[in-house]
Amino acid sequence: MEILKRDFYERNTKIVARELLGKILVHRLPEGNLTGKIVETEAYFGNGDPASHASRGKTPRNSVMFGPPGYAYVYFNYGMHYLFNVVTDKDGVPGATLIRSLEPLEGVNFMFQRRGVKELKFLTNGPAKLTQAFEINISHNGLDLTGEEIFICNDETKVSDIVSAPRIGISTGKDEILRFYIKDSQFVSKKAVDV
DNA sequence: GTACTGATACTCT
DNA sequence: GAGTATCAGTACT
Repeated sequence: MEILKRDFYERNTKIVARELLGKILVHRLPEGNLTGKIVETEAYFGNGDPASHASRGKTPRNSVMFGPPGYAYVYFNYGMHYLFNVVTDKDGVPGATLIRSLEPLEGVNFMFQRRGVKELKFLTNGPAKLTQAFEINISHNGLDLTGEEIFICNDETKVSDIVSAPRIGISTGKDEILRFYIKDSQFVSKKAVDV
């Protein structure tokens, strides 16, 4: 396994979102490592993407999206949930990939403890769930993902079928196909209706 | 099995 | 002061 370098992230958001599928997210904690395979992502741009926080220009909240790639953009919303994004594209170009769901690998017991659910498939099958399970919060906003604490690794296993679908949970900009997930995974938050 | 609703606090207008 | 890239629980079919 190899940690993804900055140049992986420094590409078009849509490409990065698609290629992040099957990669391994790692969070190092004193209690042990938490790891999970990325099975669902969504791409968010800046200009021309009404659903993106960056569409209305740069603000203190979303400034990370405008910065260099390979950093964490953690955003708090709905009064109780954190969402974990990976900043993509070049420095100065707004873009981020929302990690929507993971397949838990290491540290499952810790995640059960954090989440208080009984079934494995409910641990991380949603963007706010995985941040809770992985102990990610606003203090990780702007963290370097090529560093030591939180990072993403390449995995040898091949990704099977990748499905593209409209994004979820937003009120505008639904028409574009910017969500990607692994077809066979049990951990995808919501699958598209049959085409 | 699906559908609806309330909880909650932070950010931008 | 309104809106939000959500979740979990309840009430139905």
